[in-house]
Amino acid sequence: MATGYREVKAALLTRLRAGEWPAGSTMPGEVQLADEYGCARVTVNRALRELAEDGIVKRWRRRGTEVVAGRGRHTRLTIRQARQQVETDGKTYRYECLRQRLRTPPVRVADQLGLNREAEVMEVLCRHWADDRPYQLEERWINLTAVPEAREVSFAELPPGEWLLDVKPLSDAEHVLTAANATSRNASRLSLDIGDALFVIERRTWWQGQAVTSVRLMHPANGFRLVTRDVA
Amino acid sequence: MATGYREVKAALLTRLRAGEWPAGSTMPGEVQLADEYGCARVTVNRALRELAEDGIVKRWRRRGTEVVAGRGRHTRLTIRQARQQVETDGKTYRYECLRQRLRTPPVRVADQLGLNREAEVMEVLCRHWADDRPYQLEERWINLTAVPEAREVSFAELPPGEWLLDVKPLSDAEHVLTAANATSRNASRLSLDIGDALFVIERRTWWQGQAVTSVRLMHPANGFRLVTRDVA
DNA sequence: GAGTGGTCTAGACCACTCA
DNA sequence: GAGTGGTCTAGACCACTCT
Repeated sequence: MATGYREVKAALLTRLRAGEWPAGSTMPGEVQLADEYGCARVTVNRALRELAEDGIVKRWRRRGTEVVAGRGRHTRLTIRQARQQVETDGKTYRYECLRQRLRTPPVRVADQLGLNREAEVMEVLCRHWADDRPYQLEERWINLTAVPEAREVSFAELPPGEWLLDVKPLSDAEHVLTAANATSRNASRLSLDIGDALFVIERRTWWQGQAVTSVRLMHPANGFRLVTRDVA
Repeated sequence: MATGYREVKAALLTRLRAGEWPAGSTMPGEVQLADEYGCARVTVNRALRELAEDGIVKRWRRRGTEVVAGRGRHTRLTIRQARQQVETDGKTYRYECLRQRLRTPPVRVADQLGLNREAEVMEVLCRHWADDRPYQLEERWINLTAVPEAREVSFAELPPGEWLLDVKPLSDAEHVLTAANATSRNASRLSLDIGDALFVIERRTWWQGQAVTSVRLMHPANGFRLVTRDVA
C-alpha cells in the first residue's frame, strides 16, 4: 500500500521495468490505480504526470496512458555562462573583447534574427579564458530593434551574455549543438591548429516573441564536455 | 484575477521579467500569492514548482522561494536511437555490424563499468547508415554480469542499443557530449578524412545500480546536430 | 453519452529550519 | 515556537474524443 506520489511512481516504474505493461500498451486508468494503491487519484495523477515528463509514457484525455519507453532518451542539460563554468571548474576566468561594432547584418544573421538587411545590429567578438588557455570564442549578434540600449553599452569589460541576462532575463531560447573543424582564423584565436575539433553551441533567444540575439560559442574540443546524469 | 496555475505561472514570469523580484531576492510566500491571485495555495504551489523545475527559482522549506535566473540555461535534450533519428530525417536506415566478440575489458572500460579486469564483456562495433552515408559509428561494451543473456545474442542484424532497450528498459543514464578529430581508423569507417570533426556522445547506463553498458557514438560533424527549443 | 486525463478547491498534516 | 514549502485527501467540474 503506497501512499506518496514518489512511492506510486517508483512502484509503477518497477512494474514497467518488469514488463507488466510493454511499450505501446495502455496502462490502467488513474481511478483504477488509485484504488490499487489506496490513495487519492491526484496522487496517481502526479506520479503519471512525472513519468510523462520523463518521456516514459504519453497521456491523452480519453485515450489513456500509453507506454513509450524505448523511443529515445530524454536528458536535462545545463549550459552555463562561461565565467560560471570556468570558476566551477576551479580555474581563473578572464574576459576579453576582440571587436564590437554596429553594422547591418549578413544574410545568414538577418535570417536567424528575422530582420531585413537594412536593420542595424551589434556585432561582438570576444574570448573567454580559463587560467591562461582560451576556453570559448564567442561571435554574437544583437538585435538593436529589440534591445536599443545595447547601442550605448561597451562590452570591453563586460561579457555581452551576462549583460543580456540582466536586461532581458527569462527569454525563450533555442540551442543547436554541433562539432566543427577550426578555421585558420578561429584556430589562432583559440591557440589551436587549423582543423582541430571544436565543440560549437549556437543559441538564439527571444523576448516576448522578438529575436534578441544569436550567438555562436566555440570551444576547443580538448577539455570541453557537456555532461548530464539522469535517474529514472 | 488569475485562477489556473498556468495563468499564475505566466503572471509570475511577467513580474519576474519586469524585475519586480531581482535575481537573488526572495519572492512572497505561497499563501500571500494565493491571496493576491484569489486562488488556492496548491495552485500557486504548482506554478512555483514548475518555475523551480525550469531553473528559474530555487525553493527551500522555511527559507522561501529565491530567484536565480541568470545562472545558466536549462534545456531538455532528446537523444534518439540511430534508426529513429535517420527515419525521422526522411532517410533510409541501414545497420551493419563490424565486429562482435567476448573479451576482458581494457582498463578504461573496466573503470567505466565498475568491473575488474578479469570480468567478461561483450564488445560490439557497428555502423549506422542514413541513405548511403555513414551516420554513426558505435563502439559498445556490454557488462555480461549485468546482462548474461547478451552472451547468446547475435548483433549481426540487430542494433545492440535497440536490443538493450527491450531487455533493460528504463535504465538510468549518463551522457557526455564532446567533439573530436577522426582518427585514421574512424575516418575510414565513416568515409571521412583524417582529422575531420566528429560529434561524440558517450553514454553509460545502469539498471538497478549495476552498470549495463558503455557506448561511444561518433557522428560526422557535417550533417549532425542536436537541437533544443525551450520556451520559458 | 461515457470515460479518460487535467485541474481546482479547501482543509489538513508534515518536515524542515530559522530565531 | 512559528512560518516556510511539500504533500495528501475528497470531491468537483471541465475538456476532449471516442462510440
